[in-house]
Amino acid sequence: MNRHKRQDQILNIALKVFARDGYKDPTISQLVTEAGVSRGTFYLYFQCKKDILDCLLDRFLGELLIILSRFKLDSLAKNGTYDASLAQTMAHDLSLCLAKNKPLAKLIWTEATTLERTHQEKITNYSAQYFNVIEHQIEHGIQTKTFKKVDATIISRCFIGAIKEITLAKPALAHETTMEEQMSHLICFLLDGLLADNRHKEDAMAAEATQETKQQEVYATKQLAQNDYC
Amino acid sequence: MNRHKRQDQILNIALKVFARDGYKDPTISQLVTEAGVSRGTFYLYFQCKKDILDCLLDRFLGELLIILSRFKLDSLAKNGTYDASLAQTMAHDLSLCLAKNKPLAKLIWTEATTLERTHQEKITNYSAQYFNVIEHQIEHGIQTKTFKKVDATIISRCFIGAIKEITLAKPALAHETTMEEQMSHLICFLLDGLLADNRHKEDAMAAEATQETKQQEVYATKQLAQNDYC
Amino acid sequence: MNRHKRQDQILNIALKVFARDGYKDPTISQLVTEAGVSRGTFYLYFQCKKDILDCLLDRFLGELLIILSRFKLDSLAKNGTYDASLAQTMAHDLSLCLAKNKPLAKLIWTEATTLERTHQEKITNYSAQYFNVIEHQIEHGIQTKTFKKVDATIISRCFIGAIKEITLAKPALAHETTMEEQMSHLICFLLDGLLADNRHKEDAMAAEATQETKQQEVYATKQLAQNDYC
Amino acid sequence: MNRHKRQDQILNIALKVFARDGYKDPTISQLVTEAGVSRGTFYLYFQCKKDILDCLLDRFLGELLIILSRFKLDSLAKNGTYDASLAQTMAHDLSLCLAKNKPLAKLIWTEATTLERTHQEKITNYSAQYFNVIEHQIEHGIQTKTFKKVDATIISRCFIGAIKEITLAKPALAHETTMEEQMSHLICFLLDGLLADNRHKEDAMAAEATQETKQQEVYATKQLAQNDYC
DNA sequence: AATGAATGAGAATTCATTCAT
DNA sequence: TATGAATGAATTCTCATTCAT
Repeated sequence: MNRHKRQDQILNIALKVFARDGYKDPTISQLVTEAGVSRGTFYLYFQCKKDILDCLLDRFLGELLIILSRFKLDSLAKNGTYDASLAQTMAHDLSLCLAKNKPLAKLIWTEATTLERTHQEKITNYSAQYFNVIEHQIEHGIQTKTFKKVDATIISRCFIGAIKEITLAKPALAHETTMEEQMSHLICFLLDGLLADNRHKEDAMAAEATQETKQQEVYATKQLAQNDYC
Repeated sequence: MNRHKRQDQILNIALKVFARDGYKDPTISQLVTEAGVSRGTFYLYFQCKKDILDCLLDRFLGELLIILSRFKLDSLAKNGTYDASLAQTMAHDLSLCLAKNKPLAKLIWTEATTLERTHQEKITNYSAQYFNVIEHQIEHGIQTKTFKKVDATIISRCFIGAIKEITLAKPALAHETTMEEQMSHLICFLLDGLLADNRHKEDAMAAEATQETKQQEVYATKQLAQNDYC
Repeated sequence: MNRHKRQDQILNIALKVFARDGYKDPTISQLVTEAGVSRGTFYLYFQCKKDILDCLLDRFLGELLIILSRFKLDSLAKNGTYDASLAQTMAHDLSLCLAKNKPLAKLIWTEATTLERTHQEKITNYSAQYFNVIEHQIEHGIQTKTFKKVDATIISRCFIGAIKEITLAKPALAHETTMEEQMSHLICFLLDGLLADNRHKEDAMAAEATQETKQQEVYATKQLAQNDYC
Repeated sequence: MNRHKRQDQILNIALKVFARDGYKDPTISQLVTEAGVSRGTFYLYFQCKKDILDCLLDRFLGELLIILSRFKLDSLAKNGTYDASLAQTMAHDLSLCLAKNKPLAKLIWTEATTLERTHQEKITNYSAQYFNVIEHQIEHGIQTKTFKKVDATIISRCFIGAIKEITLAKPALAHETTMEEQMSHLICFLLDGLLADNRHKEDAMAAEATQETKQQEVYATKQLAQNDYC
């Protein structure tokens, strides 16, 4: 078996095991037993345990960033409404990526602080980019008057936080909504919230003076810094 | 030093250490070194490491449930708008509780899967209640036509997910928004999103027929099951 | 409470606990809890754990030696038979002592090697005396032609070993023989065995020549050394 | 070194150490130090300390049972005498087994109560069989009038107790009797005791009436229950 | 390339004993 | 006298990693 295939074999088993038992608990012993190779062989392909997770993370985090970068929340909305079919495409891509990598996503989001420092840094760096991507799109929407005035930092966190929560939710057996449908619903709801004020601009002229003031008062908060908890 | 004070001393140090290094990694040795007592002393007050976290969890999880139960998102909104000062009170209580217990919150939300089964169950039980509380409030708002028709399960997750994300965000030094302000902004944004359609009911009569249909099409998804990932 | 009474109180509880759980396992903690005194108090009356057992051993081992010294196996037998009522008295005394101290006896005989060196030496010294006492009585019986020619060392071990075995036997519920009856039976059996040949001396004259030769051949073994396994 | 040899190496060292210092006291550390392997290596071959003793016990207890089962005390004796050479064969087998396993025998008989429950049960089960084997042989001898009427339970204990005592005796340097010779002497003495009355049946006809009555009076005790102290 | 025996640092936990009150 | 909080040495067991074959 050539070097690359052997490495992949171990990697896939490791993902399966990490998904099932988390990253910290499984021992190298279990890993190699399930992979059907010897301890020694493992160390021929990986320097140490954290090496494996490193490989797996690289696979997933990059993919997710690409999808989020394609979001274009701002150009998705025009004249007080938004392109529902485009929103659904986004939901589709996102769900696909997250469903495929759910074990890893779960591992990253619920075991974050127990990982090695290098893993944490990798995750943190990507996370920062996710937030930035969403944040910039919202900010741009605000500048083009597509979106109402909100704190883009906070609302970007709301987006990401909601996506995480939906992804991690363990569906009960009786439940028949697909993750894609859920994502679609979520994105539409949030987009709708971003648009709201603009949608009825013309008939809301009078009200706006007081309304927007209150809004600004309530919403306007200063720039949020990079979150780096994971 | 009497029994109670010593126990508290160890408990507080443990919280500090867990907050900094997570729950899994720190050893009893580190814990007691920081607390300035001997290893033996630790075992006079706690049966094992998990005992400490048990104590800390009990302190926090109940408090958070009480605050969320007081939310009354539905009765907060009336006639297409909402009571901003009441929203701010909520944001205040929530931030207070979360800010005070931030280390623990972080631990629970980013180390969930590595904790002992008993901890996980405790957290899971509380989490389910958090979702239910919010979900029921949204559902009630929908029934009373205060809120537009959304999938309460999904949007409750959005609420909780966003709150988690805001809580976990590590503020950079340059950032000067308080967590309270951020929570307030978030709650207003989400409430606004929930109200949106009703707000302009009278002038949107005509549009509504098509609009609401679309909304239902996009949003209406089946009941989401209890999430129990943590 | 005066010094002596307090010491006795602890001693009696300790015996109860040792009897139930052995000597090694029970901790000072359990001991003082059951005795209803504090850890500190314990150390006012005993230097350490082994001190207690030392006291208990002194009580028992001496008593047993006195009883065995009174045995007079040799003078008990005369003219080819033995004084059954005297044998029964012996059995009575022995049973009384052993029954009273059964927990301690059990502890000594089934936990001997796990005790401290000082305990072991104490027990060994007494054991040696037990053997000597019996051995000398048998030897004297042989010299006075009361007993047949046997290896006194070996047969003394047989006596002691049998007594131990009977003492340690855990009586089942259905069993109704008292330890005294058992001891009596045992002593009579062994005495009978020691007498046997002499009993029928006159009518066995002819047979004896060959018989005794065989006996000597088979039985006669050299002096057994002190056994000191406990 | 291959798996089996290494395991044997540790096992043999453990037996040596247990023989010298008992089972409870020696730590895994001492064990592995004497075996010249690391602590970790120990745990490659045994799950825990008790595993070793388990292995050793299995080796010994079964062997001893086989030897005792071969005893046939009853058929060994005929017409008021017994087959001395056969008795010597028994003594030989028994001594061989006990001498070889003396350390283990000592451990079992003087540390019984401090062993793990599983060990105790194993030993108890075998012990019960030892007693039964001897008891049945004696009972059969009584039924065939080969032996006089004794309480087979008590006398079986006497046999076993005596054998234990002989085995455990630590020979002093000056002593030159082999364990085999001692066992032989013991067995002959006890057999002789069991036969006694029958041997001179013909010339003791008259005396027998009173004699046997006394005997029954003195000896006859009710059935002894299984002893299970070890 | 592959193996798996060996390692040993490091973790949790126990408990006899001390000592300030 | 009496207390009981505090100690820390000692023990068992785990597991990532190495290395001779």
